[in-house]
Amino acid sequence: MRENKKQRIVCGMSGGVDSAVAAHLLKKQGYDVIGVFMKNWQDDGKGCSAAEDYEDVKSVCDKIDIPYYTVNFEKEYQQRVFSYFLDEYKRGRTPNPDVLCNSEIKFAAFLDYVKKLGAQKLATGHYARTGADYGAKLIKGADLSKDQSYFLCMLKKEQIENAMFPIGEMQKKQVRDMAQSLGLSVADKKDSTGICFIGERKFREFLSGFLPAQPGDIKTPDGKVVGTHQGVIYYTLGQRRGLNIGGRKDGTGERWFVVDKDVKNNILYAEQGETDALFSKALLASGMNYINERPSGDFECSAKFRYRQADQNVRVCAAEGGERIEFEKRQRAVTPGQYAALYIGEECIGGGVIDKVYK
RNA sequence: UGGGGUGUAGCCAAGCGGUAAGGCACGGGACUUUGACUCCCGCAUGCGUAGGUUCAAAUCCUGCCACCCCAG
Repeated sequence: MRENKKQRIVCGMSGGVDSAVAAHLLKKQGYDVIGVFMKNWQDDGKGCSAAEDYEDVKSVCDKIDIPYYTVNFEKEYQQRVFSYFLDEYKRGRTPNPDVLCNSEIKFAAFLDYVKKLGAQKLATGHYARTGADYGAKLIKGADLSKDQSYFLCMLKKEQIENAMFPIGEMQKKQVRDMAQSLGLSVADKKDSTGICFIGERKFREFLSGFLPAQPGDIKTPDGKVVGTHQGVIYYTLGQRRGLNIGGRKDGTGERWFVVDKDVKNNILYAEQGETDALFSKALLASGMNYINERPSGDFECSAKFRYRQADQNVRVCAAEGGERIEFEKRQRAVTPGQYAALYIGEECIGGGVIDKVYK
């Protein structure tokens, strides 16, 4: 029997290397660690099956000798993430379900469950840092090429205070090496991609199963019809593939990209080459979240408009309906529905939903 | 049925007697916890069709077919 004075920590286990090593580190540090696997999506046999991931979780937990459970938040995921996801697509926007999944499921419904298990904190395998030297701040992962703070930018201070990111100081390679030396079966498992809990899908096909749409014209901004789309909502700004526009006599031979969407009239606008229409100079963010205090007045900081993007210098100004974020350099394909995460140095100070984009 | 022009992969398009460039699209892969972008690889035993000339033809010659333009 171990002394039960040890702090209890629940580690969210996905079946991947990162959470496996995170759990091991906690165990090694002397915590009373419990591994919990979340099942949030009823898969149809297509994407990678949750069953296989759970097998990996069992294998890992047995190996590092911690108890494990599984919980099901399908209903919550459906109500708090997926329905919003579909609503946004209906509006012609491009939502980011994974950011929402963190603030609404992992660090909300799941965190509540974790507390009920008598755990002090919830640990995950995110490449991010908090606690200890950082206090209630969200700091980028030490491995900047894997930094996942972007996905956590909408967490509230209370959520951050209840989080632990054990591998946040590590490089991805170190994580894999450690998994290897521990003899974990998932040491070489490929990183998962695609929507969290749902997995990689042929996107248009996947979406059309929930949101049928009608084909329509693809036009140039000046009104010339250059092709046919399968439904404007299936495309996102800056997208190239799937347009099916081949060489034309009046073309330049360059690639075509989506530059605008008109959901009401079912028209997709595309232009050839990296034109001005793809770039914007500012955006309006709504539903702003500041993990701690918002810097006062207008302020300068850096931002990311998508995961793994290099920091971009911006100026944040209070505006009607949210914050107006002006870019130092024009940005390519900033898209409504996505998130703008704000940073000051290594610290992610918060974020907001991109509501409007100014060209 | 008078004159002229054009027919090369799904599309655009090089080639002009020496054994099928390139781009776009598409497919696959890499990258990636959203959607995208990007990168890499693949993609015409055959050049409207049937013959002929030649050691050798998409390239020259002839017939036929199709489409386009101008004359009607």
